[in-house]
Amino acid sequence: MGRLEIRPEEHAALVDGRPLSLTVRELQLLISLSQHPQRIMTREELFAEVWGGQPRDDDRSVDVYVSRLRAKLGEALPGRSLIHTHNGIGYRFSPDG
Amino acid sequence: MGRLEIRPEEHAALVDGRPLSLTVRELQLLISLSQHPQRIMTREELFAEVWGGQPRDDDRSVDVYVSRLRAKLGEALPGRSLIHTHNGIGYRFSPDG
DNA sequence: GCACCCGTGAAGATCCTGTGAACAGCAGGC
DNA sequence: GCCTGCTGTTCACAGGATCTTCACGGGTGC
Repeated sequence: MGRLEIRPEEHAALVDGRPLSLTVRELQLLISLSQHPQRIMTREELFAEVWGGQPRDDDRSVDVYVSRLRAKLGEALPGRSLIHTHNGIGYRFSPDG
Repeated sequence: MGRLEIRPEEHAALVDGRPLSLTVRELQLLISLSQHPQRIMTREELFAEVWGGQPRDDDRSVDVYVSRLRAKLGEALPGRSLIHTHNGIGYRFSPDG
């Protein structure tokens, strides 16, 4: 119960077997984050993995997509916060909330 | 158990594998201190490494951040005092409490 | 006791993040 | 072609977190 499963090869993320309806970018971001659990990833790293290249100085894409991801994950897994903010650095994915 | 690990490249300080939630400055200071274990570092040295440049004559930033660091380390590692004050000089980091 | 030094709470300034909204591009259906 | 719905990108503002500085009280050494 309350279990998140990510299957990059199938372009799918499942919660209790039911697929989340994520957009391509959202899924890419979730995959990137989840492939480095407990590791703090900078915006630059995430941007490079999801968008490719490096972000503009004032780019907020990563933040916007983290926000959207959290919204969808929060709906499917209420009470758990999987993505943690590290102020001034980036984000960290923690499988166990 | 009770083991502190510092990974500058990952912007992280871990206690028993779990990341401490340090701010950027706190982490920088901890890194600076820990990179010279058992060595007494003056406020000027620490300030130069963390803030860059040299402090005003009456600057207390280093003290304030040492205090905050101690508070967070003390929470994660009760009973151990890793940062020692050397009166009139500065601070010293001692990995083994 | 005195002079100096240090620990630390608090306040304001500053910086960073969360997120709604606007807009553009694209694909499909008619 | 035109409309519709979805996605991606960017902007803007509000709220939150951090940084800096001050100020007071306690500590230290003479």
